[in-house]
Amino acid sequence: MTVMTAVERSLSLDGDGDSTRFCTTCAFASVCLPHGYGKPELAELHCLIEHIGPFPAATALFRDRDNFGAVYAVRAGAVKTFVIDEHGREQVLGFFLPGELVGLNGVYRNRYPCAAQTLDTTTLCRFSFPAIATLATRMPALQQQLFRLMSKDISKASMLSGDFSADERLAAFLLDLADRQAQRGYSATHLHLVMSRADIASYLRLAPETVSRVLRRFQDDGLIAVERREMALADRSRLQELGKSVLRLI
Amino acid sequence: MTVMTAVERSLSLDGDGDSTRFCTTCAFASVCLPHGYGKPELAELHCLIEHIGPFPAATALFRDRDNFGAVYAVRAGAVKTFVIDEHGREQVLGFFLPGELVGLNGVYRNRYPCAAQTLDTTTLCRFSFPAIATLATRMPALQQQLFRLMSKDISKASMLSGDFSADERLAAFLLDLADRQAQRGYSATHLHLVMSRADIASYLRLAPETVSRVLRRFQDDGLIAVERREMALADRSRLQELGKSVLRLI
DNA sequence: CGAGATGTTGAGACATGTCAAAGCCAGTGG
DNA sequence: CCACTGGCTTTGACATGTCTCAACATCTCG
Repeated sequence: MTVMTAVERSLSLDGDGDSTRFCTTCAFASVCLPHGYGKPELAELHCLIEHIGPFPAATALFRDRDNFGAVYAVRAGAVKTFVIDEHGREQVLGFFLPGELVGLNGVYRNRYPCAAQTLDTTTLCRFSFPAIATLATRMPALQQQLFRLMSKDISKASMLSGDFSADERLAAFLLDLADRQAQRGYSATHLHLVMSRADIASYLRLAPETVSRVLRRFQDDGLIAVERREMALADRSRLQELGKSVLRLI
Repeated sequence: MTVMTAVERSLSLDGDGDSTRFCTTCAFASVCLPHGYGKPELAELHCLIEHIGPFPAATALFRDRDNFGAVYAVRAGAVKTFVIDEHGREQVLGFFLPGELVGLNGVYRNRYPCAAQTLDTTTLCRFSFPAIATLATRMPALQQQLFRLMSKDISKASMLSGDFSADERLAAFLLDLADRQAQRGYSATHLHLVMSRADIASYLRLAPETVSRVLRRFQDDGLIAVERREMALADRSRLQELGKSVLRLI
C-alpha cells in the first residue's frame, strides 16, 4: 500500500474538456454547472479544487483518526472507507464511485473516523473543507448541496444496520451499485465489481463464504449471471423484491 | 397514539429563565449562547424557534415520508425515530434525549425517511429548516454547527451496522446513554430507561428476549444492577471493554 | 511455471431468533 | 381494598441462518 505524498497531492491543473464531462456527474454538479455559471463564486469554487491522482489501487487517501481537512470527489476509479476493529479485521463502511463524495463524516470531530483507500487506479478532486464551507456561506446553493449530501449519508449509513438476511443484503447491494452506475450513464444491468468478495462481505457484515454461496444461488435461480468480477442482473424485478426492505432507506 | 395538530404546533412563547437553562444543553448552545449574544442574528435565531409541547407519550412528531420542513430539538422527555418494515414490524433508528436534534435526515429528499414519536411527556423546539439554513448563510458558526451535527449522525448511524454480538451492542448502548445523560449534568452511572425493552431490542437489532437475557447475565456478572427501567452501571470499565468496538465510531 | 492472493465448496458449531408460557406490575372498576 | 385486565418482561426449549474451519480450485502476475 502506498501513501499520497504532499507532492503528489499538489494541484494538477486540468483545463481540458474531459474535466467538464466528469463534472456533469459529480456530486457538486448542480452547484458548479447550471447555477453559478459566470458568477465570480463559480471561479472561486473551481479555484479551490485540486485535481489529484491518478493513484494506483490500495493508495491511502487518509487514515483513521487523521486530521480532517478535505473531502474528495471521485473522478475515476473507486474508493472504499473502512475501520480496523480491535482484532485487526477490516470493516468496510462504504464504496465510492465516480461523482461521489468521500470524507464528510470527518466534519464532526475534525478527524476522519475511518480510513479511505483506492480500490483501483483513481483520480479525484480534493475540496478543502474550511474553504468550501466559507464559500458556502456566500453560495446558498452550495450550502444546500452540502446539507443534502450529508443528510443522504445519514440515511445510507442506517441502511445496512437493519437485521436483514444475507439474500436481502446482497440483492440490495447489487441493485444499489447498478443504479449508481446507471446515474452516471453506464449500463444498469451489467456491472463490474471493483471490490473483492471479502470487501463486499465486510461491507454487508457477512462472511466471504456466505457472499460466495448466495451469489452462486442467485445465479442458479436465474437472478444474475456472474463470472468473477463481471456481473449481469438477469431479473431485476425479483432482485428488487428481495432487496426492497433494505433499499427503502436509501 | 395522538398526532400534533397545527394548533398545538403554534408558537408557544417561553420567556422565562427555564428556557435559557435548557438552552445551555441544547445542540445549538454553542451557536445561540456564547457567540452571537447581542447580535441581531441571535434575535433572529430565537425568533424562528417555536417552543412546542408538552405532548404525551406516543405523540407523532412526523410520519415516514412526510414533507420535511423542520428539525426538532428535544427540551424535555424523549423521542424515537423508526421505520415500519414490510411485515409491519417497527425498526427503531434512534433515541433522542434533551438537547439532541431530530430530523436532520429529512434534508436529503425533502421528506422524512422515518417517523418520529415521543416516548414520554415531551417538549421541543421546532426549527424551520429553510429559515435556519438561510440564517446559516449569515452565521458561519451556525452553518458549522449544522455541518457538525449532520456529520455526527453519519458516524452514529454506521455505529450499529457492524457485526457485533448482543453483549457488545448492549454494553455500548448503555454507556452511550449514560454519557449522553452525563453531558446534560445527570448521573453517569444511574440511568432511567425511557424506552421499552422492545424498543431497545429493535434499535440494537436483537430480539427482546435476547435483551432480557443479556441484561440478566450482566446483572449476574456484576456489571449492572437493573430493576425494571431503573439501572445502575456497577462496573463501567468492564462495560467499556465490552463495548469498545462499537463505541469507537461514535 | 510457480507462488500467493482470491474465490468456492463442504461439514459442523454456535449465537441468536422463534414460539410458548408464565410472572409481574400499573391501572381500572367494583 | 381487592380482583381483574392488559401490557410489558422474563424464562425455557427448540429451530435455524450464518460463521468458522479446512480443503480445494482458480486466477494473476512476477
